[in-house]
Amino acid sequence: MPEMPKAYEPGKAESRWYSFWLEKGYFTPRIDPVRKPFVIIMPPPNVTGELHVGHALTATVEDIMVRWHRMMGEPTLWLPGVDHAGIATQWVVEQRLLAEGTSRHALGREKFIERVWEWVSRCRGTIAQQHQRLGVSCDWSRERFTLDPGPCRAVRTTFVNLYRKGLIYRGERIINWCPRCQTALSDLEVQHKEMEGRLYYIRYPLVTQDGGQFITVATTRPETLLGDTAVAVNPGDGRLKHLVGKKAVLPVLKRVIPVIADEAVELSFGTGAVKITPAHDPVDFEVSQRQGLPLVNIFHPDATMNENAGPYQGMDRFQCRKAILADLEREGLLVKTEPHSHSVGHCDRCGTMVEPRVSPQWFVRIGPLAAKGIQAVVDGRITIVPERFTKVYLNWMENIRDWCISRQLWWGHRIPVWHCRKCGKETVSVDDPASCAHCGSGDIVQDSDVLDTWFSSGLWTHSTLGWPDDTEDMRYFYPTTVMETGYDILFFWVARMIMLGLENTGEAPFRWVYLHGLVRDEKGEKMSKVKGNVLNPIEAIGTYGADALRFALTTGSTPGNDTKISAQRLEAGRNFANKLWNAARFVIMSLEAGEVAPAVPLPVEDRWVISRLNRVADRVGQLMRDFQFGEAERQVYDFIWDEYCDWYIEVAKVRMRSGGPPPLPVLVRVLETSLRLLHPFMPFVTEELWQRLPREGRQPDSIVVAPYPACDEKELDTGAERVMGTIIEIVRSIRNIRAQFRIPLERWMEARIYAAEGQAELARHVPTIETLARTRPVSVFPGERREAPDKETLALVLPGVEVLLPLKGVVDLDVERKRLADEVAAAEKFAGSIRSRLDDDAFCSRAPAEVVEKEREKLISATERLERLRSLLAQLQ
RNA sequence: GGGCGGUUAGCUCAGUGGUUAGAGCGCUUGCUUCACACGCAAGAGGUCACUGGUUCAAGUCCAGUACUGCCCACCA
Repeated sequence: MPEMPKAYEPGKAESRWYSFWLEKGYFTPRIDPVRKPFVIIMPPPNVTGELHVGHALTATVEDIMVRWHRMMGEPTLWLPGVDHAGIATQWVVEQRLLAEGTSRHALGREKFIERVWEWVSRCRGTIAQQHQRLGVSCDWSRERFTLDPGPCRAVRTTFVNLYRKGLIYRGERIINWCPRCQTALSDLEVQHKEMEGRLYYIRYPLVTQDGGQFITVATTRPETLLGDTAVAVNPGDGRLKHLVGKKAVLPVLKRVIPVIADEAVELSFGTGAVKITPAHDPVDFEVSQRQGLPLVNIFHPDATMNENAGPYQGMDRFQCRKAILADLEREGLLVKTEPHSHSVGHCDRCGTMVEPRVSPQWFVRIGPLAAKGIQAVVDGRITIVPERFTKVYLNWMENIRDWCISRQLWWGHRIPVWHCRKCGKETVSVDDPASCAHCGSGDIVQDSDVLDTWFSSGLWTHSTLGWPDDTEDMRYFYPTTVMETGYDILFFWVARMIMLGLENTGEAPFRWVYLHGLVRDEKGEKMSKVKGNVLNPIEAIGTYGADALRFALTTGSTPGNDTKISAQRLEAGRNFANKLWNAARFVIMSLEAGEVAPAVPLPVEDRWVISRLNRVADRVGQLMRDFQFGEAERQVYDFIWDEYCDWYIEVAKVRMRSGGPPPLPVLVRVLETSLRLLHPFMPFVTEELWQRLPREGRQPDSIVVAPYPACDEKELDTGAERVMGTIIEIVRSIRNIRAQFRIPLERWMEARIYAAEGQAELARHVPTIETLARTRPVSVFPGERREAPDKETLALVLPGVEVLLPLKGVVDLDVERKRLADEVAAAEKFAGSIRSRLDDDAFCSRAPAEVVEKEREKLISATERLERLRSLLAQLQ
């Protein structure tokens, strides 16, 4: 074993042990038909660049679960992968082409796709490498990419099945269109932003015999009037309903359009009359469907005005608005404008203002799928953690609308539909067809659109395991156990996995959905490259170590809540790893010199630390089962630092120096168990230290596959906990006095301890108390205090114990009386509150017996201590 | 417009009905004590946002209020 430096050096340990784990193949589960596996399919990061700290959180939380289950002996599969991320990746590569002074159109579809593949292969490598730096224990032998042949076939199979069931259709519908990306977007891919705009009141002349009459509409988008095909009023509008059936003249274009009645019009907004632009507004589109109105598309795909825009043809939509407003003003048709704030859709990916537009697209008829997805959660086949997201999920599913799945992109899964040039019909097929299925013509051409990225992601739980084939993986690992991801993609991804998983396999794709929060900066703001507040996980690992990053991301956080990360938290993680390192260093160095025969019988502090260890193991197990990983981690932290390091090691030192019973076997045993408890959270430092500890021959050769500690009830020892508690109290109180009276460490104090019970145990700990409290000599007497305090002696009243400290020249009787009087007052208040509770019949009769009993015991000890405090105070008068 | 969070120590956050509310960081004081100054010891610091209710018992459950953040929604 190499030397142990004073500080833990994470870098070396991390690369060494990760390679070791890979070599040993621990992350590849062995299929064992008699055992139920634990399975997580990793949310595939997009191949758009490097991992960010959100990925690090995802990976850490999943690794905690996976390592825990693996240590519990379950066949554990964590399957990694990456997502082709159609629009996002295409955008990234387009930006790079732009920087090179070229474009995808200049390259052409085929060359462009080649360029994206080049980018992807580099990116995949980076992502895998970065995941490994974090210590993820996933099965790299099963890594998948959404465009791998298997997943591709899953996509096509799903499409074909849904198509044959009538659940996929193509139609001319209004969709969100990004003029920059030049593709349709689903409703989810549109970001709504509240914007300060204006409401324009425009007069449309009515066609009447005498002329000079108008109907005034209010609109935020005057330029779209070029596409108007009606003006609508509410059928119940007394002010305006006499106009229904009349004709209006569209300004500028002079097109004559009808005035119609439709329920969609609000009475209280604007003028009560609405211009209807069916091709460019979702509500207007629905009105047009109801009323049989024609559609007029006024935009090119890039949102410049097309031939239907008459004089404005060629302008972009913003120029057009200005021009139209000027023209309306000149014609006296612009009545007024007023400020108006409303929300405007923007492309989730590139931020361009979305243009609603009617165009032919492919849709999933989602209703029947959603109904099953709702049922699976309602009847408990799937449980969402934290629970509050259940309602969010159900609410969204209940109001879901058909999903537009076609994208006018080049990068992605081509839609498996071939159009026949001869008969015009569609051939839908998993394998590329040679001829039209209807007329047999060879003159067929594949649909040029690709599928929404989330269509393939939605199959991820089973496409990664071999579906649609009946593979061994599929049979054994499906359905999976936990889907762990951020709450921000509950709709995008989780809901669709549930629907498509149920549809394809008939089973819920996972038992649990665990949602984590977002990682924010120290000010609580979302991290973004623009703001420059991103924390690069790899840099953080370089500075603080992977375990420190994992600690900072997960400790003290709760499911579904956002977490903040800062240098301070990273430091806390690093400090903890270092603390553990040094505790182990002490144990290991002691082993080199020390004796390893166990003490018989075990001294009280040994039984105490073992008892506490078991309690922590018990509590941690419960918390892990409840997905409370942050709290579980904190429990282990507290035990190691406060109880093991600050007390047990210190007591052990005393024993080693004074030749007391050898503490080494317990020292080693508790450390070894603590390392196993901590391993899922901080895998590297625990493995590094575990490997350095002596092990009996039959243990596994890595902590990765060592058993996770469980509570052994036989080792719980409340008696030892009580005695050790008293010792800790005595030492603390004496140290307190020393600090309070500024007694230098060089000056030793005598201590006389009177113990009403447990005197024999305390007497055995005289050397411990002497060393830890810097007191000498310490004598322990049985029973009540038999000496009166004076101005030379200070008395401490503890539960069941009194400590007398002869302190010549430091005790000020007035100060001492005041101190005691304060203590008496506090003790009276405390005892009083318990007594009044016990005097309450309602409490005694209604509270559970053990709670009442606990209160009685508390009252007895509180009263007893109060009396001793009072008598002490009396003796000082 | 609807929904969901948050409000606990100076800061960032835990706290899963049981009564003297915790941690990390920061602060004060004292320590280079032979595992660790990335440390040790001692301490200060909280009407748990507010109002009402349920309960023997409320930081914890319920209702409302205020502030704050987020999500959803066809706000011409």
